[in-house]
Amino acid sequence: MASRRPSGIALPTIRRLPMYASVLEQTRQEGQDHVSSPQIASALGLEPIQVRKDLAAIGVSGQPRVGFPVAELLTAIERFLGWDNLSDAFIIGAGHLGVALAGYHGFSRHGLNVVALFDADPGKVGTRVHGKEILDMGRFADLVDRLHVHIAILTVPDEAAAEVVETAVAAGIRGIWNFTATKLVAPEGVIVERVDLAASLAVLSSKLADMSGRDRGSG
Amino acid sequence: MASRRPSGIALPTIRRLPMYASVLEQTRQEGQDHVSSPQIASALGLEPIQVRKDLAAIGVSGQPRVGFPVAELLTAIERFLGWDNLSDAFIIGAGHLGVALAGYHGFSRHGLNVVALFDADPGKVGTRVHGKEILDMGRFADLVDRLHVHIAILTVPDEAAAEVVETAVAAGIRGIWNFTATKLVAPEGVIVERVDLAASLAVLSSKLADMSGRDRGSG
DNA sequence: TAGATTGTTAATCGATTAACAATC
DNA sequence: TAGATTGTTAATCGATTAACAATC
Repeated sequence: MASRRPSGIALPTIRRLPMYASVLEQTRQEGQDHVSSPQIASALGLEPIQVRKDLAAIGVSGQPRVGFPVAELLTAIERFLGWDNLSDAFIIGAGHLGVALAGYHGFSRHGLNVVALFDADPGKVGTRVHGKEILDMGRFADLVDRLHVHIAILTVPDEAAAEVVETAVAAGIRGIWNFTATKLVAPEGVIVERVDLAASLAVLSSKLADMSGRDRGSG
Repeated sequence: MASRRPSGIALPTIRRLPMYASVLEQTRQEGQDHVSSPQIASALGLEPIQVRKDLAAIGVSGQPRVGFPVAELLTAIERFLGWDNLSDAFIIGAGHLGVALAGYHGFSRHGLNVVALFDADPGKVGTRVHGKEILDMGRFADLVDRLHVHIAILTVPDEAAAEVVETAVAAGIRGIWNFTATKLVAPEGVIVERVDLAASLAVLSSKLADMSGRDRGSG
């Protein structure tokens, strides 16, 4: 049903790329100019063969006995993930989560530049957090257009999510990073990527329950 | 390498359970007492057969022509995910993200009760956020023991993560919900579940790049 | 050279999807 | 009854892992 990945790289591989980048930065800092797949694998708890497959996918090859060139690999990953040039983004929803994300400096190293926050609450509008202005949601469409922003980070209350998405899409937003608990519907051509806390918590709870003997307490 | 899931339910299924719960709550609110797999599937953009497989996994069966019993299904999912009895948790790191999570009321519906926050910054210790106290990290081990808390939510700066995990594990924490960008090492028997924002952002960026023609701009 | 590591080709594994008889 | 839906059994699909020749 989902169309084949145009980039030809599998999503599981793409999700692992930031981990490789992190290990490679460490490696570089240690002054190593090459690193082997067993080294990377052990640092991340993966199998060497999986590392080799992933690195092959982004088009960097290694040398037998020597490993992979650290700098070249890092550049290739950063380039692939778009970390080498910043994309502007608006945060919609200046609640605690929105403010937290606005203050996260790590995003700039990941190609994301938060330009401003938007909120519907007049009490918040006009104030600043982390040096960024909180603007009235009424001005969103205009500013998306004038500043050519393509990415929205959604941190509004769940009930507001559906309506806000409509506004965002109508304004020309092409990618939505969805932090709400709501499954969003978006038209063809608009990418929605969700950070699903409930799913993550479900995995944690389930593993904990398995660990301590699921349901031991009751019955 | 990973041991077989003791609960016998595949992780992808577990990750979808909260979505089913959400749809079922809606359905119940609409007064329907049964719901079919095609109904659920269309609400979530899944295939009916996948819904049936998932629901079979948690042990609820439906009726041909009628569908699945909404209330029973909801109860089964909530029970499986532990939403029916609260587990206490400590948040470690009272920065913006920690405070944001402390203020998220949805967790209580997901079986998680945030008892308090911990921070190493004396300027924060003693204050309250969302009605919850911020305590000195020095008191962590003692309070884990006295209050029998088993879950820690990790929202410290990345550099601090490794050390804090050691402290937490030594104190008796059994499950860590890791919001840092750090891959954590924990001993056998301690569950670490990571909310990997970098991976999620990588997927969004990559899909956006595919959409607009990867690398069209340069070269 | 000897031997560690790469990269290719094949095998395995697990999840998703399809087909269809059973059922109400 | 007619027909929508379930649940089982089989097929497909994609990702991970294994085996091993090639290489430096």
